[in-house]
Amino acid sequence: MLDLAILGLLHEQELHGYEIRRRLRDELGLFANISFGSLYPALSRLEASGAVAVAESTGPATVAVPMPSTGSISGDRAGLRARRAGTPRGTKRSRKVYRLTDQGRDLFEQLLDAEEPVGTDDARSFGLRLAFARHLAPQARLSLLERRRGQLTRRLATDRVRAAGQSLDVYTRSLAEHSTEATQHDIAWLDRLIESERQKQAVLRSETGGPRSGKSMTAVKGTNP
Amino acid sequence: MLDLAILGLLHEQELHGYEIRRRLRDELGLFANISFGSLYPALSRLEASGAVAVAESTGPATVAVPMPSTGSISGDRAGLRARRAGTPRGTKRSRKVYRLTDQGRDLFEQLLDAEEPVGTDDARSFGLRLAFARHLAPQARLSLLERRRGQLTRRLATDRVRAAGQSLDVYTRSLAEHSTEATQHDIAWLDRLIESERQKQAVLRSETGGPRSGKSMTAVKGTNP
DNA sequence: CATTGATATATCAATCTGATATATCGTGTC
DNA sequence: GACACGATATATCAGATTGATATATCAATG
Repeated sequence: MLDLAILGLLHEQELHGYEIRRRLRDELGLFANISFGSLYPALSRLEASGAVAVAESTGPATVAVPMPSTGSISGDRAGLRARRAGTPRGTKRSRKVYRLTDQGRDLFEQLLDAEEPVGTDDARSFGLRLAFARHLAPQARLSLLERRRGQLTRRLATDRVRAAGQSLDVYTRSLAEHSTEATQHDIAWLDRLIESERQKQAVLRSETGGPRSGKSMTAVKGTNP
Repeated sequence: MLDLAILGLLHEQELHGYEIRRRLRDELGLFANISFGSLYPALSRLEASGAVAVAESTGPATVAVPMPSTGSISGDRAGLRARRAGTPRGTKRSRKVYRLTDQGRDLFEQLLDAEEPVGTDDARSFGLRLAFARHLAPQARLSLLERRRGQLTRRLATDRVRAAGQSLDVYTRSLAEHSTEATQHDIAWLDRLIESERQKQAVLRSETGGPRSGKSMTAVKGTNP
């Protein structure tokens, strides 16, 4: 799951580990505080599998990559030299900037498009996929939304059973009721997204395949900046 | 965190591993599908540390099986077997029923009352504590709710910054907006809980400490069954 | 110029997940 | 009767994640 997040961010531009963490936290809002003990090994794995590659560690074009062996502790010397040599931007300690390879691009699409196993009911997994939904084909995007809706509907059923339980104290009951409401709210949101997607696809079809009778009952709320 | 959940469930009655998992899933709704690879080692740890003890798995005649009348849909299979056959002990794989020790009771209170470190913004941790909030002193209960409210308020601020970001596509923006709404909804819920708690404590004070001017502006919504 | 805080990478033990193995028992089904 | 199947029940493993800690650079503060 973290792999997908990393590949997705690198899809846009080259990034180093620390910056990936920052974006995950500040921009995506997923993985509120992903651990470095998780991030760096993930990057190493992806590098070993050929999905990402180290792209020129921030230096002026003169400095070569320190050494093939990952004894990067001695690499900061090169970073220092690079900075003194007049690098315009604030080059910190020698960064390892990663870029996506063609193989990584394939892996990204494969991971993004894959249906998570049925038992999975993870808001994170969906949120991550939605954040990269623009890279999905319209049909796959719709499938993602509908799959998630199914998950939530199933959860709503069990939530209601739980909230109807008799042996609950005030707090547990309130928790169950609130959970039910939150799930309903999520479903309503998804319904808006799904409707919006259907509208978009109807427009696309009518543009490419000739005018068809599109029953547009609701205004499309989402606006593209 | 799982330790707290286990201890909390055992606080009520003796349980075996499989049943603990079922209750976590079906009754509490937390740990949607806690892994056995997590649960059983946790039970072993707790047993090793003396917080729980094995209470006669398939005891000969005196079977300490939970009452089948109290909503225990399944849970008397072994007991049935034991009663019917008289069970020559040892040959069959049987349940390991755990009970809370005095030491475990102390640990439970300690874990439940402990403030989680400031960086923690975990809905699960709060949900778990709320589910066992009836074991907390009124003041500690109020602290828990207010601490959580603080967490959510802080999150709301970052959520809003994120939603105001300019470089977001439709999907990421929708995600950010929905996240903001969900957090607001959570805060409103907490406010109702907090108000309800304050009412309760005011009533308690007026009952024990003589009649005081209780300005009851809002009706207490939560009702105890 | 010493100290703090942000940037940046790395590693470790403890723990969690998802998968798999093993075994018993009740139920349906042919 | 046999025989598959699903639920109950415990256990273990590889791989991934967390939270902590270590190391180092750099900017700002006093």
